[in-house]
Amino acid sequence: MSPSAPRRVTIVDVARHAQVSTTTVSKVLRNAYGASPTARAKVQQAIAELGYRPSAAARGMRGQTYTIGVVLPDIRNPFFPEILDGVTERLRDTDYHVLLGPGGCEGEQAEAEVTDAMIDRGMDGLILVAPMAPRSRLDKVAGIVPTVVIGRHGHSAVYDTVVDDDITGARLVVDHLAGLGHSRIAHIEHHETDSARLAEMPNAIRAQGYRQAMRAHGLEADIVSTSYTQQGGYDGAKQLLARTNRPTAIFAGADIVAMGVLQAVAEAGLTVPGDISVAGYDNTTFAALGPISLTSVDQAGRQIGSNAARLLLDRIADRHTPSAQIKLSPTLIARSTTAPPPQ
Amino acid sequence: MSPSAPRRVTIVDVARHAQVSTTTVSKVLRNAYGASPTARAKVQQAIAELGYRPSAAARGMRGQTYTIGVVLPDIRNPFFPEILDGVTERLRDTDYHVLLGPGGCEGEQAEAEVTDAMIDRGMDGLILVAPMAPRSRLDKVAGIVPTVVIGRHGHSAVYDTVVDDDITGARLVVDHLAGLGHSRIAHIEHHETDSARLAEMPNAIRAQGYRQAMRAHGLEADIVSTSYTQQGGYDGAKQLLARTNRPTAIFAGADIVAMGVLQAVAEAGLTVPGDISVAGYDNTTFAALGPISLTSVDQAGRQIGSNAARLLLDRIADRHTPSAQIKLSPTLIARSTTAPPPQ
DNA sequence: CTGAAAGCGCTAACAC
DNA sequence: GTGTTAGCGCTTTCAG
Repeated sequence: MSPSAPRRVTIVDVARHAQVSTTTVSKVLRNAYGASPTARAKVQQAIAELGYRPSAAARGMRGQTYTIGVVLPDIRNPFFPEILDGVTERLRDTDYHVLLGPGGCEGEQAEAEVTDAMIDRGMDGLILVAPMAPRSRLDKVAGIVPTVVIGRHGHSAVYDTVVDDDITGARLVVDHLAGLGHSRIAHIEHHETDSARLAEMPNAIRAQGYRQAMRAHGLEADIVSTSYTQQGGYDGAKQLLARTNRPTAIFAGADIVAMGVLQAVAEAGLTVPGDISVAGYDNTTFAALGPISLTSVDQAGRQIGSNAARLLLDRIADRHTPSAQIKLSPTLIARSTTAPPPQ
Repeated sequence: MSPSAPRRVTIVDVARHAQVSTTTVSKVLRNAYGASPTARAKVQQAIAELGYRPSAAARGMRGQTYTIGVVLPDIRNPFFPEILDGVTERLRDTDYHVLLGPGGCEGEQAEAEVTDAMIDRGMDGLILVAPMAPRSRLDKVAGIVPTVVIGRHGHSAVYDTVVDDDITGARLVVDHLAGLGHSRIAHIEHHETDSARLAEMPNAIRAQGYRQAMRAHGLEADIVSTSYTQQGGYDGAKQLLARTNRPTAIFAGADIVAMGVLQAVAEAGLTVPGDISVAGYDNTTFAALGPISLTSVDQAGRQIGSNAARLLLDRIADRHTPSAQIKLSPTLIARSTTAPPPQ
């Protein structure tokens, strides 16, 4: 290849090659009204022959970049790829492309930087997955660029939301475990410091659903607050297992947390589900792995993603669409980490 | 918030507010030579007061976007986030931001689309992780934008590479197993159809390393070709276990493959490592999980990523830097899926 | 239905 | 050391 890149093919080259004006080329590119079939065909051919590709930067200066930004909180959580699949699938036959922010789960600050970077880069729309930003910040972002927020309960006039019914999800787990005969069912939650987020974050809602369900069964809630990470699950389980009257079942707020729990249980010389039952949340790919086979709550990540993408496209098409909230129902996938408690 | 976004603050606003020219503002933004400390301070203050953020689109039209694109083959493989961490860490204190392509592991076609989308969006540099594109394609991409390729063996004059020494990695596993007393050590590889890729893809190199190491120990190689997926591991193990004289150890070419192997072994009513030892490759997060505890080869993903980012920055600074190849040494992490063979 | 031309926000010559 | 200005490639009025 030549050492210095050859000049990019531009719309002008295409116009000249097709013997039409740049306006016509632009119209063809955007499927806009006002180009004759003949002109359209000539342009298509010129584009193919020259291998023309529109510059997103130039387009961005006039408004659209045909790019959707997705901000994930933590690439390691295997639940998020599911959402992403739903998004890309829904966007497949459109002119839009998806770009991901590296998330990095390094807190609000990092999340804000990534979001800003995406705005600076002219994203046509943003999908924020379980963001930790405060409401005011979300409203501000949504005021700048069409936004769909996944996983935050609570309504907004400026952005759409897609959430899983975490109250129901938590209840499914408690019902399942109680149905197996457990009464000492503990829950490991992600510790929430911010009181404003308390009402919106999925982790908080799950804990709330757990409490409600335990009460409904006449059982006493037992919550350990750590974080939605493997380490958090490990630490939480250590605490629970050290109790004199330890629980017979642990409901981890996320599969990744359950992984840490399983590890702590194994280290304690206990067996699952013989000595203790463990359930997760998210039904991630590794929940299904043979040697793990974790009972979990399935959130239908693909559908979450595909709904979010759909809402976003609507909002991009018309920014004044009234905001929508979609709530999806989870299902329980019982596998082999849950069983009746030991006698 | 106002329903329609307020006009963005531009460099002109900053210049007016700071009582300087746009040139000066631009220079300050780029830390370029030729702005007095006084002017610099005034501009900094104006930027802060107005909340100015440069438009990447406009910058893109003049060359730089301060954006690095990373193309991952499969977001689900927990090895890749490690690489990403290394990249972002190395880029932390620069003006660059990282954006990820959604990969989608849907083959060469999808990979090409993502790469093209990134080029169209004016990425300043690209990091391609274990791409499946043919050499000609990689050369072409690298001819357009500075590129670093991770995981492909084989040199190129136009792009830099960072690879793990897969020959050594495979040898470590064979040495370990042979040292435990195994002699019937089988390997499950990812079947490679393309002869051109055969010499470059990590899977092929691992198989080659396995063969060499077996020969060195005076043992006979026994390879099953499936794919680097859980299903591939499951199928491969099924074949191996059906043999009359079945292997006492299986070296899976990737951790995800080992997961399938463990499942097949469990289904066959055999125990690990009592009846059969299993080793993986990549030392992914789930290899360390308590209930799995898989012996695996650690590739030092962070360092791979950080080296790739460094090379890329060098290449962006000077496109005519001679290309570099960095090879990192893997280490073996022995866990509880490997033990001496049954008597 | 088509074309000419203005201008999006920024950078980099070039003049002062 | 600082300011003026010409584009980068595209979209979008506005005339024809």
